[in-house]
Amino acid sequence: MLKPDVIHLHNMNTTVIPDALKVACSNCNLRELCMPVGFNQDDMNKLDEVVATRRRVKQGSLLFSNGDPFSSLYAIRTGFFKTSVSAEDGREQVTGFQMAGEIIGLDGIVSEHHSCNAVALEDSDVCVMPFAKVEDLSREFPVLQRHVHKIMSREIVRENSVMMLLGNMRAEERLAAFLLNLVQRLHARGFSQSELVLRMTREEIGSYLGMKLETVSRTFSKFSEEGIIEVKQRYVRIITPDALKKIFNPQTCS
Amino acid sequence: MLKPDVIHLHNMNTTVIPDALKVACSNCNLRELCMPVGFNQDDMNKLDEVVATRRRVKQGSLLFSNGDPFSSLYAIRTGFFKTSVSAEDGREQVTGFQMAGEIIGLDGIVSEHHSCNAVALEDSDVCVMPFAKVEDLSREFPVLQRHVHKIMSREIVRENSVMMLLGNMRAEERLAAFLLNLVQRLHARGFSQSELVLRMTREEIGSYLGMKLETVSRTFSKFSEEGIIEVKQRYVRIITPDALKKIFNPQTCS
DNA sequence: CGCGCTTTTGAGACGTGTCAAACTGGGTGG
DNA sequence: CCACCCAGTTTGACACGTCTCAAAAGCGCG
Repeated sequence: MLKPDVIHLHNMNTTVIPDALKVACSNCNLRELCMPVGFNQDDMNKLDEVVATRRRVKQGSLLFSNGDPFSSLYAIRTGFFKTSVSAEDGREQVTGFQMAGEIIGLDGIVSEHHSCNAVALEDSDVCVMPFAKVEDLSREFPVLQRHVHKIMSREIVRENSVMMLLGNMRAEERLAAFLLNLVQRLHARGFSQSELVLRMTREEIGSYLGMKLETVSRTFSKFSEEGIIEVKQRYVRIITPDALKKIFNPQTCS
Repeated sequence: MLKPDVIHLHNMNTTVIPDALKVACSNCNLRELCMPVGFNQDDMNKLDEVVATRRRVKQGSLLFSNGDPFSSLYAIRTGFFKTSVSAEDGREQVTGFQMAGEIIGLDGIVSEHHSCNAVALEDSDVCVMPFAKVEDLSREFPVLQRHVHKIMSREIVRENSVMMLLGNMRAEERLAAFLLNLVQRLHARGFSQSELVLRMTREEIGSYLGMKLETVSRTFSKFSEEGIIEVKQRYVRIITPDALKKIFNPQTCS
């Protein structure tokens, strides 16, 4: 009953969700996160067309990968992803971690092929938004058009600050910034602003922050010894947020 | 005769160019670089509306800076820019170098304010494209809409590879990649693929590549001693491009 | 319950940063 | 027109942070 005619895409870990299970944007509780505001009900109903299907992605499996033809953007409904690029010699760079309400796949627009990999770090559920449809509706609804532009601009600005992290900051500053960013985003989604469970390994954190997994671990331990955080494997509790902010930004936080 | 009623904006180094000097996109020789292809003449004439004005930016002066209200994108007609972000404590990270035909200002869309600084590294000339007009015409011309999306996506992809550089590569690899990227872009604009004159200082290169100016200088010297390049201050000649490619990517290039 | 992946911790190596000094070249003013 | 000045560059010696290699411990999954 729950899986009547599930169509298999790409691999066994990614399945299309049948119509009966589809949830419209108009009453999705993530709406304010991934959809523009200022629509009346009629508009919203038309906008629901953007989301053609939903797709489940099992932990550890790929939503898309480098070289895949680009067709859609993906809005994360539930779950957690990492995106990464890889050099020809196999070195991998994590370019971001994405959670519910965030959009992935923008990298594919320019060349019609994805240039990065998106891996689910936990069982996830995404809304598939065919980009052709996004563009069609963007022409009809200026507020959607503006929304799409803002999402792309936000990604550019985010990457600018990652460049600042990677180019100018030391290990402690990077990890402090990383933790603060993560809890801030989780808090915006209704989670605690002091506790979190990391969905990624030390190695993935290190790849994102441009440091080795051992250095990530050591820096966690250092913060822990200083009483700034409590760490137990993937679980992290931020005891003194101000201390973290001070490490991240020595200037402002007194 | 050449400056009848020049209006001063922002500061004395940035001037609006009078109508008489305006050059339409339709016969701009950079068209294939910053405008979409596949337009008929009528469309092109309408598209010329995008470029409201042009603006001169003197070497060393700002086109826009962090916090400025966002209103327009800028297409570089002539000249050379750097963009950078700065932390509260004053540390600066160069986020890119832009040359003729490239678009800057995308960072401002998301918050209606610019989040980075754009400085001319030589006397430059940009086309001012009010973003509201870009959006209006994008709704009318799908090919322009697609073009705008591709420009933003391209920037995201570029920043992904900078993250790879900063996160995973050593000084020599970074500088090799930087030089190869620069000559490749210059060559696409009709310049030599082996000679170039750097428009930026060692410090600015270092900021972009996440290394100190002394390390940049030493790495230049090392390449020079190895006979890979010839360096004389800002002038660089690439003697053995393959050696550079091999440094950048140990794997592929035999 | 045990295997394997992840994490932690240690010791030493190495690359890049830091500080300092000398050199170069272009621009400016006498 | 030359000398000076200064920003930018080069080079050296040393310090320091992070990486590398290694081993042990912790935890989750089958």
